Amino acid sequence: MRDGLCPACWYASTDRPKPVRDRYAKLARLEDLGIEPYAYGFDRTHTLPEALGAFEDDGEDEGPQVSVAGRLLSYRDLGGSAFGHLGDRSGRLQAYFKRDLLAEADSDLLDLLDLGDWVGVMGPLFRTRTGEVTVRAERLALLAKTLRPLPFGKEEITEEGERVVHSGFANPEARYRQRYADLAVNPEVREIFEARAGIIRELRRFLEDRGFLEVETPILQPLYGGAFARPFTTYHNELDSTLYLRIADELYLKRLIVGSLDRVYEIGKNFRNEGIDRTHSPEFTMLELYQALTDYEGMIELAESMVSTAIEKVLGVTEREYEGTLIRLGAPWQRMTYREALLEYGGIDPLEAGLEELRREAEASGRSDAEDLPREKLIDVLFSARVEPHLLQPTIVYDFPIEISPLAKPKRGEPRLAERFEVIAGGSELINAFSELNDPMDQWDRFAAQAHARAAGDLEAQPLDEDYLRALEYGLPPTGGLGLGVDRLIMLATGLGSIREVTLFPSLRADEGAEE
RNA sequence: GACCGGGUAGCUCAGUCGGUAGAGCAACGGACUUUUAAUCCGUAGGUCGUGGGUUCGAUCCCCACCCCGGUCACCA
Repeated sequence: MRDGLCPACWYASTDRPKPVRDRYAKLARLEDLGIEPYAYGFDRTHTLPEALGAFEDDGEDEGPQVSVAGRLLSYRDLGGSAFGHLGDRSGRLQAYFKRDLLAEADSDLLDLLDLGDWVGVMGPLFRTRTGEVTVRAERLALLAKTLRPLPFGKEEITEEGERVVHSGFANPEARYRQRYADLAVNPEVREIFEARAGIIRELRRFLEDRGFLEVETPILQPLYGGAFARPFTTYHNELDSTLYLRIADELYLKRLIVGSLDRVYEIGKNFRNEGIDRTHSPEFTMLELYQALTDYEGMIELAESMVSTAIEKVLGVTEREYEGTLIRLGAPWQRMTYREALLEYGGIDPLEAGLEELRREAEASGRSDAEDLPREKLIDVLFSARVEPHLLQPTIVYDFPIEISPLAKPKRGEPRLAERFEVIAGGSELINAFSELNDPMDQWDRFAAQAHARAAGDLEAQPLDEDYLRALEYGLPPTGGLGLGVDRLIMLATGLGSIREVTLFPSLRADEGAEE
């Protein structure tokens, strides 16, 4: 550990890797030259892409004077001169360093630069013999010295114009644990998160345009609800009480509809204390929205429109190859009932199948505890195992069994079903929506059924929320509600098959004692 | 949680039928004033994930554990 009495023992320790020690040695040489390795700022006139754009091909050899900054991504020393590339958030620009043109101090600094260093370069733009727009350095500034080598690969632009990186930074564990290095070195990773931000921005814009109010509801909750999942549990010392990290926003947002905030949405993290895999993260981003005076049909229209609009605005298209299939996210999406889906892909009729048949089928699908599961759970298991993996194109599966939809209104004319739909895309659930149950007595009965299931050992059954029932007694207007898994939407939009790739700092086990 | 694969230099990897390890890139020294995977010459760099065991000897074989990836289970 870091010893406060002897920090030098840490940062200059002789058992650190040689490339690190070399760079610390350069600090001393910089000090001899009177060069401050960590600047306070820099007056930039152009970002790197702006500088590229500022060079006009008007036959003149020389473009405008610019002042640019970035990381040194590459360096080719030719003795009396050198070429290198600077990189910033969204681009790169070549710099040409000619000793004759530099002051002695800047020339000395050039000798002490390393890949990864943040530098500022001032000078005119010009076009090299090979045609690349380049800044000719007249002055050079060190903005931040890199003391640890960034894992740059070597970049090659093939004759076809393809960008190929040799020996890059590819180890997934290292990339996730050191996302800062991943982002610094892999521009395509930065693009993922630019796209992510863009899509979330467009989702917000869409909802704002439709009159939705963005709200924030509690993450620390005395009772959890709104989904079937096991929660994280924590404790508030002063209140002397157990609190749960929310598994969904639902019950709070619907309280707001009761409060006459008739269109609300929230984008935020939910937390579920369950397994981690390609499509599941213990903390993930959810968009939930509720709109008064509409129902699940209204939510279908909204979902199709919102998703295709946001994706189209950010990507320019609504299609993306995902796991080897071209996924078309543009509206309209195909529709089938829950029953049709189970019949077609699972060979099961959820309304007619007997308990024994369902148990047999669930066991055949690898569920070892089928003997202990109630009918509705078996059906749900079979839906997940047999239907979802087949639904690659966005598919609206509607009219769910009422037993697994405790917060949804019964379907008009068919009380065994709920007015609920899910959108399955890329083989996993993207959206869940329903006509919100607004009958307080019915809701009480549904909570009671959940309590029963809980008593029977179902850890995911929802606890009874008396305050929520009180709110319903004040009157929840007819309401449509929808939840969208934002991370999964980003996965589909970027074509990346792992939720970790679209999460800046994905959940990983603590890696204690693994320094260096 | 189960099974499979992996963990070797800063990065990407190879390798040792058991005799304490190599390459490319990065680094360091040198040459080169329009290069772009620059090139050329040279040098250095490793507790082979951790802990045990077997053995004269283990990075390699065995056991346990840790971490990552994949598949399954779990996850409306």
